Amino acid sequence: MKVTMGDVARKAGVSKTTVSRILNGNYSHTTYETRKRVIKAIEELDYRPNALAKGLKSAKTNVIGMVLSNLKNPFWATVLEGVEDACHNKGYNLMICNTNEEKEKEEEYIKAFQTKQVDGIVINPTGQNLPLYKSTVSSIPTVVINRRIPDLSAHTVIADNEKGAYLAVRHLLKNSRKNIAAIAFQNPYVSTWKDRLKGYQNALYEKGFLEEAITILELEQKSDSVRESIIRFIKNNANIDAIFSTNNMITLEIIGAINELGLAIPEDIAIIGYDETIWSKYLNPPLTTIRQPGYLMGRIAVENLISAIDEKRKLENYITMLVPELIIRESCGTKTGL
Amino acid sequence: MKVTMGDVARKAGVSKTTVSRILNGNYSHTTYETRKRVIKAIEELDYRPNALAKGLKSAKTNVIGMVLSNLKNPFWATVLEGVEDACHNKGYNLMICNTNEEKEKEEEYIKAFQTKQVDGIVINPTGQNLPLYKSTVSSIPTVVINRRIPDLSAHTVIADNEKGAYLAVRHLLKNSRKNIAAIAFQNPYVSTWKDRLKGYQNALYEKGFLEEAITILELEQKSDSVRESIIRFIKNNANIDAIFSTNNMITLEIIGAINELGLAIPEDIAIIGYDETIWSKYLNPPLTTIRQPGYLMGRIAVENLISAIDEKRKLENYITMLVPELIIRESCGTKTGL
DNA sequence: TTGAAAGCGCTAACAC
DNA sequence: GTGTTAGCGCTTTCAA
Repeated sequence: MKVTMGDVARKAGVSKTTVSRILNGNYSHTTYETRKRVIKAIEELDYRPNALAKGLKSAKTNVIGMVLSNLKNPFWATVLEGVEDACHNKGYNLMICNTNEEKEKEEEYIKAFQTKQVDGIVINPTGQNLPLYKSTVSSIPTVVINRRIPDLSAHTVIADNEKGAYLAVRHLLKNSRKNIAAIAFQNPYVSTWKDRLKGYQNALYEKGFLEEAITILELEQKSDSVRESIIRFIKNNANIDAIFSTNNMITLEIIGAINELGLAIPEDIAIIGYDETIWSKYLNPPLTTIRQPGYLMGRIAVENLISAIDEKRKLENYITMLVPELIIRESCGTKTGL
Repeated sequence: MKVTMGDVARKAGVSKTTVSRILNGNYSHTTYETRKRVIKAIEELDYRPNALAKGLKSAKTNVIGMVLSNLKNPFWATVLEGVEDACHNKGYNLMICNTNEEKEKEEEYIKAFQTKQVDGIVINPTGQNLPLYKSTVSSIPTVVINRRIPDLSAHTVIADNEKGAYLAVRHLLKNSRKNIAAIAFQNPYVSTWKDRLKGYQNALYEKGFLEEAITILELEQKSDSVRESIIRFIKNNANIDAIFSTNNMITLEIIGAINELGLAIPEDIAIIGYDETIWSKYLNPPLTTIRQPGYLMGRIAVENLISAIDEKRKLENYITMLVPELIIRESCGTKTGL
């Protein structure tokens, strides 16, 4: 039925050892002649090595596991592309899973990855499994991505959210906006939105605004009354002339809300989005955004991970901060703001 | 170092067999007392079974491999979600790869999946590896997704592209459009866009249009002059009053082109998009589209696949056609078209 | 330069 | 009910 290394060896008239050596490029101990014979046998039998057996014996699978939290957000498709490309370039395969921000699922998945003997893990953590993160990081090469986990020592690759938000709000200020609100999905376990709100505040304070100027709407991610909340928020803060959106899903709802209210962008309210997307420039008006280097984030995370694995060294405990970028279009008024 | 089944057995004072049985829910041959002892030992040692060893022995890995062709298109994120959910529900893990429509990559990936002993494969084929598809389908449970491959007998799950296009064009006709063009990414190996163009023609012929009415622009996917081609096309066919876009990436470019030309949607040119996306309803004007059930496509494909695997039966050779749906918004004129 | 043999961690006859 | 034992397909030490 299945052709194994033994079959190849028999056909080529050599031992399994020799086949194994040739398969693994261990040419130093092998004659050109036998090499040729073995390769011919492999081709004729269309032999495919069994990675399970190899992995079992060598304690190496060449697969990386990635735990994602939200496949719906196109940002993750970009990250995933970077991850996949990097895996491919390094000769690794990729296993993925989607926690959907659920603690139990995340736990289940991490354990499954360990069971499956993945060589390394890339994780966008829900933030809800600190003890498990700790034991994982210490037992298997792991890089944390996109979110900082307090009290966890781990190799981490994130974007500079504080900086990105600062860039965004400064742009709004340069465009003479005086009453800038911020809207975020609230999630107690996650650092990104908090960092972005911090950047928002930094920019305001720097320009001499006082605490009263801070106007923040925190939304429940799972709520289905996002639109209404935003509308109410805008009505209750009638002096708002700009909104800093911390998330690309929220941005769409904000635009919807502003349209529903019959207000004009940017004349009545300027809006700046977090996360550049493929559709940003086709919105009306074209959306000014902060671009995060998602592809790069995925690629760097995996490259660092695999280097460590291949070189059998531990991942250093530091944070790589990728820099976000302001993309100016028309949703904040003048194009010459910066 | 690593704790194995032997360690658990020793700690619980039983044999590996007993541990194995309990681990696999084979309770019939086991006493409540020993069961308790074993489970305690497992927990105390934080034992994780080695899936490689299990898989090697039992010739079953509980992993599904998915080969995608384009992570950039958000449609695939949706499909992937369905695939991932279904895998999780059935207790399988998921490996993914991205061919980027490249023949060589696809070949490499399929072979890697076989090497890794995946239990089944879900594939959106590039269409360029027919012999390999045939041998794959016959040697490992496989379901083809989204594209029909001529001359390949395989369990296939697709959306009814002809029907979707027909729905789209009929909607345009009901809205009194007389000169309807279609724009597609041309790809000789792929069925989807051809089926959609067929539906486009069907709708026109049905209403008595003649061959001269068929106005099609075929674009190169990899080209970076998409926008200019569209603009030229519209200029050269000045009487066009509606465009049927067969792809969500093209749709954005069409909108850009129309804006650049200073024309109005839908007054000058109506436009209908293929593939509903999260942003469709936020475009200006909100985009009328054909929605494909991507999540369902992924879920059904995996459910059928895993049922066959679990029940050890062959996948039947038939096509499941999912029905697309017209979503009426404002880019084709009146809301009451249908 | 090549091969024999042990063993990776698990499962499943078969025996008790 | 529980244990003994023989592999699954590969890698690798050691000997020839």
